[in-house]
This record gives sequence, C-alpha cells and structure tokens, in this order.
Amino acid sequence: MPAQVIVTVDVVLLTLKDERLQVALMKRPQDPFKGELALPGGYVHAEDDADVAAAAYRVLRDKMKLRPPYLEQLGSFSGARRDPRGWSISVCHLALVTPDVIADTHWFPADKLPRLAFDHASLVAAAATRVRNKSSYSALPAYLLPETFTLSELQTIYSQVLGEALEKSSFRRKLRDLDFLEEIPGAFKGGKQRPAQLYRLKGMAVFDRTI
Amino acid sequence: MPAQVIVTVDVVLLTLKDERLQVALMKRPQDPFKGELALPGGYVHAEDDADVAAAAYRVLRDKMKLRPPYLEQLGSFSGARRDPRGWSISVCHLALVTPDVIADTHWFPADKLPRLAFDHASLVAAAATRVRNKSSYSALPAYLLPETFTLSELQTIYSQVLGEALEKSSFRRKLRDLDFLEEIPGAFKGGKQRPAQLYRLKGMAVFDRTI
DNA sequence: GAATATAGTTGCACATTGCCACTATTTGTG
DNA sequence: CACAAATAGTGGCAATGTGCAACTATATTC
Repeated sequence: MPAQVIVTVDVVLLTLKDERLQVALMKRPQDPFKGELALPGGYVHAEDDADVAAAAYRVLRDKMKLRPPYLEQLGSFSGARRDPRGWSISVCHLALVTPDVIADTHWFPADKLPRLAFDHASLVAAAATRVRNKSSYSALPAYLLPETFTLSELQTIYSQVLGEALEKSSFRRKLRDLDFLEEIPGAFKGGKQRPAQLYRLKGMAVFDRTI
Repeated sequence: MPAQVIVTVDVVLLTLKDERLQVALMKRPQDPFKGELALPGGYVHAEDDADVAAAAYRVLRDKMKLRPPYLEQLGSFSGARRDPRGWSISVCHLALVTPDVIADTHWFPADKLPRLAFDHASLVAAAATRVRNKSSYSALPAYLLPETFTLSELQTIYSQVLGEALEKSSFRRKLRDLDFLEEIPGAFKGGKQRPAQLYRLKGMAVFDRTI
C-alpha cells in the first residue's frame, strides 16, 4: 500500500478585462496559506465526482457560482513540497468566461500577479501561455465573448490575447478558411454607425493539438 | 477528509519499428486484469518520487530497464470505473526511445492494438495523436533515432510518423528555418554511396505549444 | 572510367499572407 | 437633404513562403 497522496483540482479561471488576461483569485479561508490569494480549488470527491473535470466544474459552481462555456485540463502539478500538508497532486484546469457574467469576483492581471499560495503562480503562467499559443490556431478567444459577437469585436479580443495588432483583411480571410464561425441570419449589432453582422461559434470550434 | 483516491502513473512508451509507431506493453503479473496486456505503470510513491515525472522514470527503470531520452506528461485520466479497485487517477506520460536499445520488450502497433487492461487503449490513442500533431512543428521524431543521424534518416522517420511523403528540399529548408539541428563537423555516415553529414539535436529542441 | 545510387543544392511556378486602398451603410450636423 | 464622420466589409497587389523538379556532388562497383 502506497503512502497517502493529497489529490486536488485547481482552476485557472481567465477572462479579458481592461484589455488583458485576468485570473480569478480567492482569499483562502483556512490553513494552509490562510488569508493568502489562491486559485479556486479543492479536494477531489471520489463519492461525487465522475472524474477530475467534474470536480473542476463542481469547484466553480460552489465557489464562483458559474459554469464556464470552456474548460480543459491543463496538466498535473505534483510533489512533496508544494503543499505543506504532504505529498500532493493538483490536476490544474483552464476555464474561460466573459467578464460581465461575474461582477463580484476579484480579478488580477495574469501577467502581474500578487503573491499566491502553493505553486499557483506557475499554474497561472502555464494557463496564460496555453491560451496565447492555442489562440493562434483556434477559436479559443471566442469564449471570452458573449455567445454572439461581431467580427470586429472578435478581432479586438484576439489582438488583446495575442498582444499584437492584427490586419482586418487577413484576420477575416483566416476566419473564413478555418470555418468555425456561422453567420446569424438577419442579426446585426448597431452602434452609431453601420451595423455589423453577428456571428456565433459552430460546434467543435476548438481543435486540440495536444491530446 | 476526502475518500481514498488511487494515484498511479502510466507510460506510453513509443518507438518506430517496421515503419510505424509501436507501443511497449506488458502482461500484468497480478490482479486487477491479471494476465492481460497493459502499459507499464504503478503507484506513485510519495516517499521516493519527487513528482509524477520522477515516478514515470522510476517505472521505466524498474519495469523496462531504460531511461528514455524524451518524456512528457500527456494528461490525467480519472474516474470511478477505470480501475475496479476504486476511484483512481492515472497521470499518463509519453516517452520515446530508439527501437534498437531494447530488444527484449514486446512492441505492438499503436494503431492496431490488442485488448488492453483499464482504459489503456484510450491513453495509447491520445499519445499517438499527440506525437503526430507535435511532429508537424517540432523536433520530436528525432528522439526516435540515435543521438546522431543523417538528414535522410530523419526525413524517413518524420514521414513514417506523419504518414505522408515529404519533399526532400522543402523538408531541409524547414529544418534550416526551425534551426534545432547542429552539424557535427567532420562526421559522416558512409553507406555504399556518397557519405551523409551527421547531425544532432541542439538543446531545447522540442517546443511545447501547450503548457 | 562509366554506371549507379544516394547526398545535397538551385531555380521557378504557385499558393499564402501582409498591406493598403476602396466601397458600403449607418448616424449626426448644417 | 446633402455631406461629413465613423465603422463594416471587400478587392487587389506585392512580398513572402511552399511544392516540385531538375540539377550538381561524391561515394562504390565493375
């Protein structure tokens, strides 16, 4: 029989606010690291959770009162030293939401973090890197927007995630080629100028290059 | 206190043999699934293992007598039903080796698997997909060759992993651009014709697009 | 020394991308 | 009611990248 291992899930919940990626952090209500900032997370409940993804959804439901439109497994972080209670493994997940859904959570810039509990700073860094990389070949950033959006809005989001200016014409051509959007017939978003066509994601819009 | 979770590592050890990806499988010496084919794996030893990667290396050392030149974490597979002993999580790793190093292991085509224990068929499928995807933009297949190799040998390997013919000229141009090889000055491999320049990987030759 | 087999390079047609100018449709203003 | 302003959306072309094939280079064999 092997010695006891602590099994947890943590979630890097990201959104785009003030033109940059921000992560949801909570003050830990109890030891270890009581009072310090940490990712939402918790033990895996073998009785309740179908798998670790279900545990991640449960944590978000209980602690953040939301169900994200996008969630994927990022990887497992393990070792004797990352949790003072003992040898632990955290299966880290990455989730994306729109910023408007949740007004009452505390957001922090993913690239300018305060001191975090455990090894959570590494998990946030890994998640931000993953989002940026995956954004260059997938529809991932669309999950940072409401379900319907204009191409200009989408371009702005991509540009902020990738941290670089994007050409309108090339961007739209690429979207056409990749073919993961669908036009919503007759739906437009009118600002004070010419109204823009609304789009939404087709099913299966995020390709997984890794697993 | 949460209910007990079984924490294991499994390794999808891949090589290229008979022009296709093959995976190392072992007959399980004990229950569960006694006598059936399975991936090399085992419990995480909290006393000995620095982290799950160390556990994966230990498993390969103990069960396969080797240390692979390449190993990465693939992902965690979890749930109540995958192991009859109870709710379990397996942190699956992917490792690559040259086929010649290990003559006494049993290899099976990754795309034509026999019946496997646990959910190991899914793990092998995930690993094979990852290797193929990652091969299109990284030096990964080079780990399926000895430390030094010719460009023609490398091209053959890439072509077999990707399952498609590759143009010699375009292939070499891409290698030059990506710049992860270094020429070994004065080292040639002579067949019965013109000898070929030998190369080896520079450090950090595999980019991780994901973590 | 000519045939042959593999290593390695060069040049060009074709496809893809980045860039910029153009048209289209709305609101606001005299 | 014309026209300026602002954003949406398209089209065309130069520059860059890729696929393909012919070419040169260097070894062995007979």
